[in-house]
Amino acid sequence: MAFRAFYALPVDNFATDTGQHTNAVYGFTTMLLTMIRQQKPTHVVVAFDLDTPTFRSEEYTEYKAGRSKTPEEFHGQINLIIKVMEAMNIPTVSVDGYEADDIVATFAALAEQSGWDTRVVSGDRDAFQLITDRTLVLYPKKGVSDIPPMDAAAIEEKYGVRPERYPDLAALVGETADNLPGVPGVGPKTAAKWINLYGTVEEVLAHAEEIKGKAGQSLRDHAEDVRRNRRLNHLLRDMELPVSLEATELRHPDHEQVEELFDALQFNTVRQRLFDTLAERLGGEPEAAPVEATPEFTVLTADADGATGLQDFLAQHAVNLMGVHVVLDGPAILPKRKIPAPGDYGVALGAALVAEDAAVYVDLAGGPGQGSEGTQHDAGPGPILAAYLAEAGHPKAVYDLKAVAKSLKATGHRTGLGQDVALAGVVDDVLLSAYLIQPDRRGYGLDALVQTHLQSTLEMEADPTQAGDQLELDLEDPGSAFEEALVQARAAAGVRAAWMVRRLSEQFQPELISRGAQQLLVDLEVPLASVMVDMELAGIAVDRPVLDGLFDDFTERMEAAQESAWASVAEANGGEKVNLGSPKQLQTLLFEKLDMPKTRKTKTGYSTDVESLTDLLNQTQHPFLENLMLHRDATKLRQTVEGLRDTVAADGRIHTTYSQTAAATGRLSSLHPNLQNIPVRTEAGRRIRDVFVVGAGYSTLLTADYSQIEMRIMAHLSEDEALIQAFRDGEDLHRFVGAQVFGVAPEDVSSEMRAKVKAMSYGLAYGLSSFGLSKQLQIPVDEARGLMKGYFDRFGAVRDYLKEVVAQARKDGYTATIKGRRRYLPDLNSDNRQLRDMAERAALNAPIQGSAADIIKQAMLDVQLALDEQGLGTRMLLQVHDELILEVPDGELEAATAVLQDKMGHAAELSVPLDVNVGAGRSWHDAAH
DNA sequence: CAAGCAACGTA
DNA sequence: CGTACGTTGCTTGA
Repeated sequence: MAFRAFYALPVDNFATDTGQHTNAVYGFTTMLLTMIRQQKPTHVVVAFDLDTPTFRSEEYTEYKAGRSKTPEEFHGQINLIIKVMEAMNIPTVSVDGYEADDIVATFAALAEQSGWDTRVVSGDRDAFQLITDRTLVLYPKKGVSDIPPMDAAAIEEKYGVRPERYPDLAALVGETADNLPGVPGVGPKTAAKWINLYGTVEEVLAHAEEIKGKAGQSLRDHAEDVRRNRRLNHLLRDMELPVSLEATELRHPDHEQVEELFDALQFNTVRQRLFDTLAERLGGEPEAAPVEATPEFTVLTADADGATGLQDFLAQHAVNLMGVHVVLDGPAILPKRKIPAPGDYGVALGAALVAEDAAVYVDLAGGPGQGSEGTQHDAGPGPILAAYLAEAGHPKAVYDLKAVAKSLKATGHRTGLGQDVALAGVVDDVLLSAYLIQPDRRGYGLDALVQTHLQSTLEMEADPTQAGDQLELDLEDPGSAFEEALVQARAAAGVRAAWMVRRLSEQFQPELISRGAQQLLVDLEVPLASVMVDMELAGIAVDRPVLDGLFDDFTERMEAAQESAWASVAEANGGEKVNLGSPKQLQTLLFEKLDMPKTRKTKTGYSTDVESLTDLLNQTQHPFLENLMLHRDATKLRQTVEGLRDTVAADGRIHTTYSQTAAATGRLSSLHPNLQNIPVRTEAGRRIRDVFVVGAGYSTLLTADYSQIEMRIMAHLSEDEALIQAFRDGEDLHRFVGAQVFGVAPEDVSSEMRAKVKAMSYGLAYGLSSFGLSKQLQIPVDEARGLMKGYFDRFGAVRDYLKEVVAQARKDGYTATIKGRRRYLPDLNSDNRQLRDMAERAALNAPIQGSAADIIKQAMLDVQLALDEQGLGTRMLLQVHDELILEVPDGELEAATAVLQDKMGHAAELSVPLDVNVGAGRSWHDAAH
């Protein structure tokens, strides 16, 4: 059926963007769903052939020989179908030495014995022998959409024999698909006549002498072929099966698994059909998984009564691992806005503490008499809780330390916890440990982690909306009852979260230890989260008037370019004003109306990116292209400026949020706004860097960046003597490499040679091909190949290292950085070439980019520590992968510079020095120059 | 109206 | 047919 689907659906229309073809998967899945909808089965099982020899091929080596090779595009699709079946909870069966048809036949026999009705869906006519009153065969006529049920009458009408005699007929006629030649000159009509005359094929052979003419002679000549055919087309009906009939009962699908798999397959419509079909068959929603119990808990209010309770609880449990969940009244209740404005940090409403078998919830917000205006709490659990949270000796597991610490710090005065709420003793942040274990997930929401790692749910109610309805009803009640219900609901949710956090931590710890990532968590990522809290809260000052001026300037440029662009095609376009931001309208204009040569193909047409436009400009000299590119530049800059303007907080500063779990290599990423992609390469772009300025109370910005850190890591990891020596001698790396590759003296390396070598050196760390290098440098492929050969001839250890890193990753399944940060790359063993190649390039890059990330993260910790120890007021503001930006008060420039040089320069022990450039200035732009 | 796509900024 | 990201506006399709 998978093959049928493969040939029925155009393979080109079904592929993921990684190049995995999916037409057979799609066809098979939709066919199965149609069957379930039409036939309404109670039980479903799917059988697969294996690639291994069967008893049929053992007996007859020519069995199924001469079949054309499985098409490349079919590869991997069977495995995907099996995954779909797993996600649907439909058992799949294959048995070594047997064919899928034998398995199906045996199931049909078992079902028959149990008095069940059965439908066999098969593209193999041999299945007709299974037909009885209770068992019908669904045999596809055309593709997989037209599959009429065949009963005994249908077989008789079509072939002229009863279904149980069909294999006799097939034995006489032969089966081309199985490479089973029949009796020459005997077709279905003759065969049916004989069978109806004599009974079985054996009887026909026994009476062979009686049959006259050419056909009779032919039968006698090929009697052995016929007997063999009959033996081979007989389906086994008494196999030992690994799955019982009862176990094939149709069940609800594994929702998560289906979502994940169909995301990967990029099936979007079929997903809903699947859920609908199964819900329709099985009636309503899947029975909710038994919701795991959460320990009983006490709600402690923020008064003296609560203090005793908390003290008792802590006396008993504080020394053991505690799941701590601070319930934040955060962005969730803000008006529907994607990005919480700076200052909207969630207010801590309460804290749930869960020990092994006991739990408390400390209410920090509500409670009678406290009011909800955010007034200060009196002494009560406040100081006790604060002391517990700040005690480094009391081990805690939390979720998202950065968010919690940030909120406590920003809003501490409203929680009754005092101005300075420290959170210490955090031995695990399950957000971070989940990331270290699986750095390439999409989301790390606590609910998702509970789902994947604990196979449970965070939500206690089967239907989360019900809890809300309940509360709304209570709104009718007098205030205090409502408040109480609210606190109870919050407490229950908080305790459950804290419980899950604790369980996740218990599960993650051994895993981290076994892969040697414990240090990475405790000594690097967790402390880094606290450092980032201060960076995010600090933000960076911007010169608002200059920012506004830039916006106006870029707007003018944009409008001017737009007018010129429109004017330059007014004739060709009949005065129509194309939307210059619409690739689709641009395509119509460029390739249809102006009939320009076609560029690179994209999914939706022809590319209009800068590279393509530059090519077109060289070929056509059309002024529109120039104006279009000017417009692109101006709008991009304008957008960047606008985005920055929108995020300036009331304090006149921009507070980015770093994500510590976004990049699979270990890097940070920056959000809302992204301050890691502020322009720098063009003059206009650098003007934007000039609006990031030193803030009030500070005298200068200071930037420090690593020079060529990735190449240094490459030198270290590859142990290439020549490269290492170059770095030790403090050579201009690209000049040095250029001299080696081109065989000239370093001073004779032209700027052109240097540029080529620089592109190549960096490209190598990303898995650049000679094709890619030739395109990038606009040189012939042969020349690019020559360059690379020259490089590897001189730096052989680099080549060996790059080879080795992929080989090792293929063996281990993962790559590792200098600090042991792993990235798993299962696609290294994919049989899809595109996926495999992508995984190989990722394997080349991950140790290098990831080690650089390790190093700067370590440097950030060391810098912070040194600043603290020296009592300096200098503070870190931003990190841009290999660069730190700090703000320095009067009189600290020298000391801060020394700290950066020292701590960044010694963040790792490599076989080459880490070179750090430091600069100071009033703006980011000035500091970097 | 959300999701996908093309485009483009950084290291 | 070099890696890693985030944001944007337009288009598409549910």
